[in-house]
Amino acid sequence: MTSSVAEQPKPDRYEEILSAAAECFRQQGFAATSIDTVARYLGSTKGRIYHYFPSKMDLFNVVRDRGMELAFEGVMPGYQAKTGPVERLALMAHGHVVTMIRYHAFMQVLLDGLRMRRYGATTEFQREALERHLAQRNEFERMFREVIEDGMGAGLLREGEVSFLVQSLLVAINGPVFWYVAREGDDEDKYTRIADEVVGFAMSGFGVAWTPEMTRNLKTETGVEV
Amino acid sequence: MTSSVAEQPKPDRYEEILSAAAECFRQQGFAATSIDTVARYLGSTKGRIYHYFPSKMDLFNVVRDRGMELAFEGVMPGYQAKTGPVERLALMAHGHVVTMIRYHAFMQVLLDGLRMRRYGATTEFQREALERHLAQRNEFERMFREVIEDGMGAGLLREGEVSFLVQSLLVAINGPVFWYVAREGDDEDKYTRIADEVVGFAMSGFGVAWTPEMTRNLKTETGVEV
DNA sequence: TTGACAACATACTCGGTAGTATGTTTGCCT
DNA sequence: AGGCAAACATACTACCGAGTATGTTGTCAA
Repeated sequence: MTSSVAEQPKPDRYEEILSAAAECFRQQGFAATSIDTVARYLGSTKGRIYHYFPSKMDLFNVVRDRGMELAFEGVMPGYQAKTGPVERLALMAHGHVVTMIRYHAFMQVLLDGLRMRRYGATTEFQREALERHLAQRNEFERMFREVIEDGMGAGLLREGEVSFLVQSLLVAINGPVFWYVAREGDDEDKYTRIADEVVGFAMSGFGVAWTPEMTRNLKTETGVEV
Repeated sequence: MTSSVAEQPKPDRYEEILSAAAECFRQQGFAATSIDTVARYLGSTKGRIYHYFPSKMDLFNVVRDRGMELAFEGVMPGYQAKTGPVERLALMAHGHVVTMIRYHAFMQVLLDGLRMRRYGATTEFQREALERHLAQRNEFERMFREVIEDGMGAGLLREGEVSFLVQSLLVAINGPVFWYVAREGDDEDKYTRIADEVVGFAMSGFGVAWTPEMTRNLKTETGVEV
């Protein structure tokens, strides 16, 4: 290693740019955001950004990739928990809502990007990235669908047209991305309380009465950390 | 009147352009859609569009205005129905879902536009339009909140943090705009079935078991047409 | 001390786009 | 028949923004 102080003045430009881009894309959308916009946000010029990212599209894709990673990290603990389908569903939903709020910018950009499917992706590279994201989105949906079908099969969840119910659940737990606005003093505790409320609504939508305490107990039992 | 055939070749260019714009804005978003794009979609040139609309922003605003009108039309019958809060809520939700699917393009553009609040609206005209839309959105939310609070006060709806519950309900019934994709042969009947399912989920989220038949009966009783 | 390279900033190119200015056609009125 | 205006199309301008080419500075290694 070079020196102990050498690690301090290295603010990881790459991550810095990534976060700035996520915030700009979130505020104005992909098309309306110029590279210069992101540069201004950083207090720098285009040179810096193009030094780390080959193109605007590439930068966008990396933001979305990061968003996808975070989304999966949010639901995985619940998905892999060794309990019943109802409990797993609640844990997955709760983890997802917290993720949506905590990584607000990345998640909003991610959802925005998924709606770009109709956008005529010109180059084959773009198309490849698009296909990959859609495949991951489908896998994400599949995980929820699987747990929900398990629950219905066991008679624990309200019956209904599964495809529509899955979508309704997903938009509900994606919801905070659309309506949550960061307030001064909002901390992880606040995130949890919002998640409790949203999960309560979503689980109730499946005919299950679910309380915040049940989430809390489950987390200590199964060792799932937020 | 001039002649009987004279009404045939007057396809109401204004409405034609409006629908085309809604569809283009929906597919690519406001920023990524050029006036030439809309013109190509119409099989014409910019000349036509600028003959009817002074600017791109104005065209966008008219699309959003129309979307707002349709949204209010969708929920008003339920809101004004002379029944209990639970029934009114169900009718409002049902009407809204059907509206979201039926006027898919307009509604998606509307929701997109509402997220542009952070976008630095340059001219005072734009800002005025923006404020107007936000006010209408708030009024829309208020109507739902009012009915929900009525229902909770009467002990008919599950208790909870109202603000979060309202938002959760709204994203759920807005949901189809995000996940519904038009299929060959989808008709009003299909719309109704989707709405039944979504409303079932949403009402269940408030702890109310709600069936499609209840919606059907209510509509004949109160004379609410779809 | 002198390359050499990372890490940018600056200056430029070039295609796309909003908006405008100016034809051109087609009824319609008189 | 001739004028006029609606309803466009065409041609043009001015600017913005993605990407590139080139300049500048600091740092480290030999």
